[in-house]
Amino acid sequence: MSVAAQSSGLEEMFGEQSSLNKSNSDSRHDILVTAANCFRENGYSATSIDDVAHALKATKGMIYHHFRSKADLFFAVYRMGMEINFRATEPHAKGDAPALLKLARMSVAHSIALMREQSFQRVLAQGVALHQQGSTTAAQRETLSELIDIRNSYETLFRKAIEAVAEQHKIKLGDPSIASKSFLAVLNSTVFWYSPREDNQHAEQLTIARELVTYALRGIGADMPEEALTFMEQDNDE
Amino acid sequence: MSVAAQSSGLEEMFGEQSSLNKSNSDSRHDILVTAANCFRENGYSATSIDDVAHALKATKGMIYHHFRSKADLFFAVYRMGMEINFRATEPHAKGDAPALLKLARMSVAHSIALMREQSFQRVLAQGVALHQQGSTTAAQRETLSELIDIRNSYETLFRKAIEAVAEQHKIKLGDPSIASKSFLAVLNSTVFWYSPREDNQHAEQLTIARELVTYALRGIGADMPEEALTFMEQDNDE
DNA sequence: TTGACAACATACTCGGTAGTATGTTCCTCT
DNA sequence: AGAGGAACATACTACCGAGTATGTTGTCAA
Repeated sequence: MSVAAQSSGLEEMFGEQSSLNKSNSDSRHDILVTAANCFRENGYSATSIDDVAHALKATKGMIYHHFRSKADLFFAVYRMGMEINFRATEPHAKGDAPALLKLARMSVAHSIALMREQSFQRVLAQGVALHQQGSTTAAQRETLSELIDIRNSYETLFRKAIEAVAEQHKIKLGDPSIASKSFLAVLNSTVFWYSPREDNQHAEQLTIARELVTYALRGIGADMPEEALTFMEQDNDE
Repeated sequence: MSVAAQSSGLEEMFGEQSSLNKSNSDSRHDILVTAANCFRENGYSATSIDDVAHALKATKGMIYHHFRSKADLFFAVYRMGMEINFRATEPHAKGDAPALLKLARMSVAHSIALMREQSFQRVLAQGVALHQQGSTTAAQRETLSELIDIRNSYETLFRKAIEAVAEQHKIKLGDPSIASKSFLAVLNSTVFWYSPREDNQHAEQLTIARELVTYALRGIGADMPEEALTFMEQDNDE
């Protein structure tokens, strides 16, 4: 991981034991990954705890040992999804690159993280849906609101970047809120139609990301800076 | 309804007794509307037939008298959602207006229909999700595939229009498939964040539609033709 | 008048599921 | 060594919800 610990406020947001930190508790992490897949494939309420347990070749008791309730498990998966996004995007938002290049890099990173971690991203969408419904208990409702806040602050990251570009390039945006929502809608659209092919995933994902970001940027009246793609080459995990 | 019966292939697609045809069976129509709301608020699997019945101030038996199963009900709602979209959009696709104006009008009409009939549109999104999962029986799977086909043919309507614009205005699209997916993603994004205000819905919706279509068109490198908005003024139901 | 059928309402079955209560195993610390 | 607890597995409860079976009411036709 190239952009490791630069103390960027992520710890405050997600707590000491990051979900990405596999060291402390392997099985908790395994549950999260498996649950994310189940939620993606069947949706929250159509997924039973037993389903997750079975996919893990474990039992219900094991899951309830790590999570208080099904909702709790869902929230944890949601958190991890958001954390993935932040870790991918935030470093680019903090650099001192020109506004347009910054936005483009954020977008590419976001787009690729989205395709790499499909399961978690789909859970995020369900989280919003769950929030619009009524979640049962008061505590759950509070937790959900907190999660939505995290999501909103993520969107704000993009909106700020977009407005910076608009200002610097003297573009008028109409309603900046709608512009940024459209912008993210384009980047997020892969959730609905992309599924990874075996062949050359990384190359394919880069191509798609390039197209999407080009489109999204043109939507706000800016042109894709080609340097935005060069940074992606080094950090391949596994 | 200004663009009534011009025999545009809709009858073949949705059968003789259109879901929009309230004459024959009022209660069936009522069920569809209520079910759409329930599905929107709680999602498919979290909505029970009893929920729908209760919202209708009727009983479970009444619903099962009109629909064989919960899945059947869902499919019917889905169909009606698609029909709403087709009826709103297809007339504009058939005119002999210039390509860009045609696309713009289709987009505005689609966008506004989306905001007016929120409940049904959210069901459409769930339909795609359900399709990606495994639906239980073979018959259901077949029906779902058929519905997805309808949806695809709707998307094709837009893709054709987009490609026509690209050709006529000598725009190069990169991957046309991704471009049209992004295009629709922008138009459809309201599903996730728009909820109607009491005040002046129609004006508000027009404003939003205008912003969205402007963004979407710029994404493919085209400019919003202002005449595209003028047609919307007459046909206000109720 | 009656009988047949549509349009529901009521009452019930039965499988699935969240959550709990209670083992069992193993590891660690003293 | 053994006491205690973490990390599970097993067994059970209680409820909910889809689907069904059967009752009731109105209506229309012969």
